[in-house]
Amino acid sequence: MHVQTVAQANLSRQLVTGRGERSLGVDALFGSIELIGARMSFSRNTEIYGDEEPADYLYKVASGAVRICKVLDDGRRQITAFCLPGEIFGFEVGDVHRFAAEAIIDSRILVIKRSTVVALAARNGDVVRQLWAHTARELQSMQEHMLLLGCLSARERVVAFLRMMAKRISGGNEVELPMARQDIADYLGLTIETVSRSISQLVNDDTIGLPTSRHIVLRSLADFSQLNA
Amino acid sequence: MHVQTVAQANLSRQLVTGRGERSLGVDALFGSIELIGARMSFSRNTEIYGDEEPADYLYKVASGAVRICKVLDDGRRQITAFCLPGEIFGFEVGDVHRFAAEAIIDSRILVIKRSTVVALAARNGDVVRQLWAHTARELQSMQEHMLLLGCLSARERVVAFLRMMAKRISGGNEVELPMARQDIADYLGLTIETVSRSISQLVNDDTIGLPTSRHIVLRSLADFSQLNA
DNA sequence: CGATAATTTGATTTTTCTCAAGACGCGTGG
DNA sequence: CCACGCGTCTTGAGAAAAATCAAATTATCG
Repeated sequence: MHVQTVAQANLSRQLVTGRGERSLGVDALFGSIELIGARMSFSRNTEIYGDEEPADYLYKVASGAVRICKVLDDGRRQITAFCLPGEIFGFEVGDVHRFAAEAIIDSRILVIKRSTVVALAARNGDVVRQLWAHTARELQSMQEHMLLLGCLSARERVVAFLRMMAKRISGGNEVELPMARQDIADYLGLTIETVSRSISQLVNDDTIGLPTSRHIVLRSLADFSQLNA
Repeated sequence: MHVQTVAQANLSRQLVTGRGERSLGVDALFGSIELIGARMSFSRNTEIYGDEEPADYLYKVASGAVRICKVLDDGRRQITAFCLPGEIFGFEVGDVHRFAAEAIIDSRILVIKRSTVVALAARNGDVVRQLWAHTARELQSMQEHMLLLGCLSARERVVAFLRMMAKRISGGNEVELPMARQDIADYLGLTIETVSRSISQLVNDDTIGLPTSRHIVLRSLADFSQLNA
């Protein structure tokens, strides 16, 4: 797992914020990052920000995919979330990132200064409410994830994961996964081998099809556990 | 695990809210629930609210302890949080509870109407900010918990848990745990036997002392993993 | 085409779960 | 005061799940 240093990414952080802070209405923040944010590109496996770094920006995925993760001293890694196009990440209530963000594949990311958001929030209650609602949605998905990590077997986790990704990426029952098996493993609290074996087993069961290793076709929806909401 | 029905609890929900909504300053909400909330008692293993129930109230633990949990169809249970005296729970951004809350031991709970909070928030930006900050803290502790569930061995989980409880309950290295082994197991994503064995092993290692089964004395702080922040 | 990374598969070990039984603690009623 | 019952906790033995170690296969990219 080669994650390049943050240095070169920071180099290109020539942010253009400062304009557009004046008149943002109800859809204030999140719909408007496109307008006021700087566009940045991150190639595969580069760090967008690191754990413990100051949280000076708010990010939105324009294209690509991002993992939010933390690595323990001994190398064990937990991925707490995947961020897909249209999704926001990197906003902390404190001023330091508690997890790192890395591009899974080449990604275009919109970046807006945290100070802009804070200033906006100070004057506009709707912005605060939107930020809060966003935090609440994150909380909910963390709770779902905890259910998965605490209660489900390996096979159940993989099924829940594939189903979730299909829903989020394509809305149907066919997906092209952007992430590697290792990422899936670290998201599900399993090893890469266990993930691979679970997938193989699902293919044998004809629960899923696997035209290529990243392309999943969900076959028997019946086989899907309760984490489906 | 006998959790009594919510019916009898609801019976006594003669809430007295409606007053006190006028003039709440910066410390608006959370410091003032004592003043405007109704006091209720819940005995051991009674439900405070159920999963999927309308979220009409906000709660604060006056004394006792509460578990926030969800039970899957097949009986597997995940406890996502323990709430101790002084802590707030039960506030959802949507209008339905996504988890249940149950008293672990006899508890006194302060209850305030959600509508009161919402009305307050509509007029007072600080209240929104406080609610948001609270949600953000919850999010953070869920993320910590996910790290635990996804990365740590049984022994490490138990150690992290005991350390956390000692810190939260007594601040020192001696605690009287309010919850049973089964609750600990469901919080840590382990079985009761594995929790018990891990604790026995810690006692043998002299990492902890165990005067009684609920009374924990932390001995070798060195043995504590990185989830210590 | 060859090198490198990603994925799969196999054999084995370790961890955790499961099933079962015993020990302990505690309140109640004799 | 003691015996009993009940819930909780601990311990043991065996089974199952997942991890680990190792290697083979398949994809990807210059």
